[in-house]
Amino acid sequence: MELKRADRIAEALEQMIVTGEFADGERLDEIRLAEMFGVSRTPIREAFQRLISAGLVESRPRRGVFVHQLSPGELLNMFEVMAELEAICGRLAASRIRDSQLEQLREANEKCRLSVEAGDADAYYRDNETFHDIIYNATENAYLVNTTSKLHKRLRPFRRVQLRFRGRLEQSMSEHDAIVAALEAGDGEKAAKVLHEHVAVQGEKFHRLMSVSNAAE
Amino acid sequence: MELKRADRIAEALEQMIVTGEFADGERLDEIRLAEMFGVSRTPIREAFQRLISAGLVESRPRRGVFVHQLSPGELLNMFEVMAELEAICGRLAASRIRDSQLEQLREANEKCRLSVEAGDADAYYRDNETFHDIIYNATENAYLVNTTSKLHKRLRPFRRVQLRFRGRLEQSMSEHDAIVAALEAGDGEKAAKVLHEHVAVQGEKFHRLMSVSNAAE
DNA sequence: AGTAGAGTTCTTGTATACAATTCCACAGAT
DNA sequence: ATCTGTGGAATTGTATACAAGAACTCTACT
Repeated sequence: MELKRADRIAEALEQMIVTGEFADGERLDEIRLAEMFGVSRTPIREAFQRLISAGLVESRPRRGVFVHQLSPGELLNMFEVMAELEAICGRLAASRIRDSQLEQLREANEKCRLSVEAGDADAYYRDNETFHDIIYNATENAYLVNTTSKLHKRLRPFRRVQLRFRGRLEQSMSEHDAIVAALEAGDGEKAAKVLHEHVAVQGEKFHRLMSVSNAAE
Repeated sequence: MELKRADRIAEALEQMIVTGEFADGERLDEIRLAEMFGVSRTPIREAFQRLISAGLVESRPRRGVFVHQLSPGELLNMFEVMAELEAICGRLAASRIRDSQLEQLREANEKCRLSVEAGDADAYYRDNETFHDIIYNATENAYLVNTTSKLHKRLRPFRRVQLRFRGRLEQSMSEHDAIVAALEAGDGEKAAKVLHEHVAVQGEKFHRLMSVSNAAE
């Protein structure tokens, strides 16, 4: 399945929006972007549709599309939903996970541990993603995997920040151990509880960070 | 916010797909549809993007878009997620719902009761939607409301079928009463449990119906 | 000076023209 | 008879041309 031109453009624009290259409410100029990417307006407009459905921009008819940067309130909402989704995944995974997946999970967790011991936040970040992906997939519910992964991806840039809190890596690691234990024991409620906490604390840390930096301005 | 031509076309196509006017895997012919709607290919292609992101069709590059009818397995997955989302809404709503919203909820519930007593499944269906919408909104989490509403809408055609089971209306009604009671008491866990069951049973009934009708073919 | 209004300019939405790739049929070879 | 390859037809993807609506400016009037 090859990519279309419009796909690459959509990805590029998404990256630019997420990295804050555009301010909130800024209008995306079709002609300017078309020149920038060396294409006509058509692929640009197609890419816009993608961004609209991803919630990264808003379209006002006959006005144009405007970037929509997430407000602290929206982020809090999304982290709240993320925590619930992770909890659901944990509950379902506990009763459906296969031995082979449990093995993969333990491996991923050990990789995380090594990254923590090395103090490598970036590596931990990557290994942490595979850890959670394994749990998602263990739910045997493709729709849930898709929903959860999409939100996970959207929150990625904000999740990253809070890993820099002092001691957060170690705390996160011990939560991981509790998650693995709950899944091994087939204890869905426990897995749900720990995973919920695991994500909710990220949202809280992030929110704290936001209010501090806002207050500083 | 006026509608574009492409918006109306997307809605029309969505309706046609949902009502089974197109078979699973059927290719949507841009030119034929353009003629049918009396427009050029451009708005059709724009509408396609909408359908793609809604998961109603799949795009294979340089091949076209193909309708994706939900399989029983996918529906089961979606009902499972729907049950969880409703449970979350219930849990959050229990601690956040305002008195005015509780009052609206009781009103909506009484309307449901009247519809049941009148044996009017269609009216019940509508009143049931407002009942659930009130709960969604009581979560004070716009992102959750959006997510839940979208899935609710997608499952609408399938939800409707199972209301025709004998005694389902009355059972559904007594579940509603339990939900209202839990929310009045501020008991989040109870509300979550009842709502989860309320939706899960719909999925089961629907699934039973599907396997029966499949076996009959 | 400020505001309302008309005309111009700019931008979006749609149609059409063109390019590039895939599909299909038919012919020839093994 | 089946398979492979080539050529044409059809279809998607992209560019450009055109239409319609929004924003802006400049003027005239209170």
